[in-house]
Amino acid sequence: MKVLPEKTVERLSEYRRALIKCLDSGQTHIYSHQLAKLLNLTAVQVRRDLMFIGYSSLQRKGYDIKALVDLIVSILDAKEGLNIAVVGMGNLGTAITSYFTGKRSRLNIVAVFDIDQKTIGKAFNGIACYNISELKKMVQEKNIKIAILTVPPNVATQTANDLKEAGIAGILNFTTVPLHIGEQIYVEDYDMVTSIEKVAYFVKNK
Amino acid sequence: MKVLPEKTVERLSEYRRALIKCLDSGQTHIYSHQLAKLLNLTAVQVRRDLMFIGYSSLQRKGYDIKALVDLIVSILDAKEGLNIAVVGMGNLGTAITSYFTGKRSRLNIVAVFDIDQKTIGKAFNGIACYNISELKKMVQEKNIKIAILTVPPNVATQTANDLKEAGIAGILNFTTVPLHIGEQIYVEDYDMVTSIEKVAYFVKNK
DNA sequence: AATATAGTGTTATATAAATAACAATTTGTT
DNA sequence: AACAAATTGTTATTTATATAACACTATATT
Ligand SMILES: NC(=O)c1ccc[n+]([C@@H]2O[C@H](COP(=O)([O-])OP(=O)(O)OC[C@H]3O[C@@H](n4cnc5c(N)ncnc54)[C@H](O)[C@@H]3O)[C@@H](O)[C@H]2O)c1
Ligand SMILES: NC(=O)c1ccc[n+]([C@@H]2O[C@H](COP(=O)([O-])OP(=O)(O)OC[C@H]3O[C@@H](n4cnc5c(N)ncnc54)[C@H](O)[C@@H]3O)[C@@H](O)[C@H]2O)c1
Repeated sequence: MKVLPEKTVERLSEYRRALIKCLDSGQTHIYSHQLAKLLNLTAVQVRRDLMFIGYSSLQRKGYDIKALVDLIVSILDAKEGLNIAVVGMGNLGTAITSYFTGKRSRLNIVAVFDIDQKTIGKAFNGIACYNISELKKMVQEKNIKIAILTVPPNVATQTANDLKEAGIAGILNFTTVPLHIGEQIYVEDYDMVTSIEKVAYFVKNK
Repeated sequence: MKVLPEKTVERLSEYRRALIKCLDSGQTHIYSHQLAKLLNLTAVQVRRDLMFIGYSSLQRKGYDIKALVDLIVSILDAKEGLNIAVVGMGNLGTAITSYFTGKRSRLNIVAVFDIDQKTIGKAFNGIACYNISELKKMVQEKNIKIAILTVPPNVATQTANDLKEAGIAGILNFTTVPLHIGEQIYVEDYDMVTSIEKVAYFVKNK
């Protein structure tokens, strides 16, 4: 299958979560307009996304939720699962780690890193915190593919380079520092300051 | 001025931050291609954004940083500043509150809310935590316009309705629950699970 | 069995956003 | 003064994304 549009990938993730909820409540089939309503979308948008992934119901009984979830799983998840590290165990890194662990999922946080001696060696929800100097070694040892970057801004660039050097393939960057790191690594930035300033702007102008 | 494209608003926020850094280091002028490089953009993109906000240099000495920052400030910030509340002082709410306070900015967190008696009454970086039952009263009293929503998923919908009822104009929603709340309120969703799943997908497929 | 209805998959169109193209203007150089 | 180089503002084009239009089919209804 061709690589999917970004926005479709995002919605697939949301579809899956919503569909699993439906499954849990005993529902077995769902119409496009029902799924759309759950996520504040239009039915056309849903059908178009499902077209992209080649899912088809054929009966007019709606989509088979179980089958659709399985298909989305096969598209989004890597077969063997993907190992993740959180780098920088301050307020945000800790919050994220505690949120993601315990969720059954093919995305596993398997190590966290810091530079502070008071933090190194501690366990976060059962996950060991390593010295950042051991990054490369641990990335290879534990086959870590993705990093969540939550270090202070002044070390963000250096740390990103270290991640690249260590063989990381994707970064979710929470620092407000733009990373100049080349094309090989997939970087997704989330800038909370920008987010809130955007809300402020549209609140002001609507 | 007409309302700006979303993406331009986002970049303006990023321009401002980068430009302030430049100012702090003594730089007074900047070329479009320099600013672009700082943020991994193209020079054209920068010039186009500046066109939207009607900024013009005319000399070929680059843009006057100070003047440009002032213009962006006048566009993004409300004159009197905008008051913000964080609702749900768990791991994430606490991290966000501690991050945003102490920053000089026209966006001020002026109150935080929770339902847990152990949390209510505490101060978070000097900001009092109120009982969620006092939401409406405090929103009006402190003229709060924006809420950052970090409550557990199961109460997200109800809390969003309460925020609407209380007169909030914009919500930055960190829960993974889609809010069906109508057009009057500007809602910006950030879904961390989707973000990481997206990184995973593109790592897998590139 | 004919007809209507509701839901689907797909093609066509519209909107949003990014990129490219280019004329105009300042500065520097000969 | 004439020219070249660099940088800008704006219009034109391309690409990405969302919306609309519509033909098709399973089911239900008469
Ligand atoms: N907390 C938020 O809500 C928030 C919001 C927006 C942006 N951010 C950004 O996210 C990042 C983290 O924010 P935070 O509030 O958790 O900060 P924090 O200061 O609480 O945490 C940073 C952590 O990184 C560790 N660290 C420092 N240098 C390191 C290195 N070289 N290698 C590994 N670890 C190192 C520190 O010891 C600390 O534990 C910052 O860049 C911040 O700008 C945070
Ligand atoms: N922590 C993360 O990194 C992360 C990541 C993705 C999504 N989220 C979402 O963000 C939200 C907060 O996450 P968290 O990890 O901080 O959770 P948390 O459980 O640590 O915090 C939730 C807080 O909300 C409070 N609360 C409960 N009901 C309330 C109510 N009715 N009114 C006001 N406050 C109430 C609780 O007392 C608690 O302090 C959740 O919806 C979660 O799904 C968090």
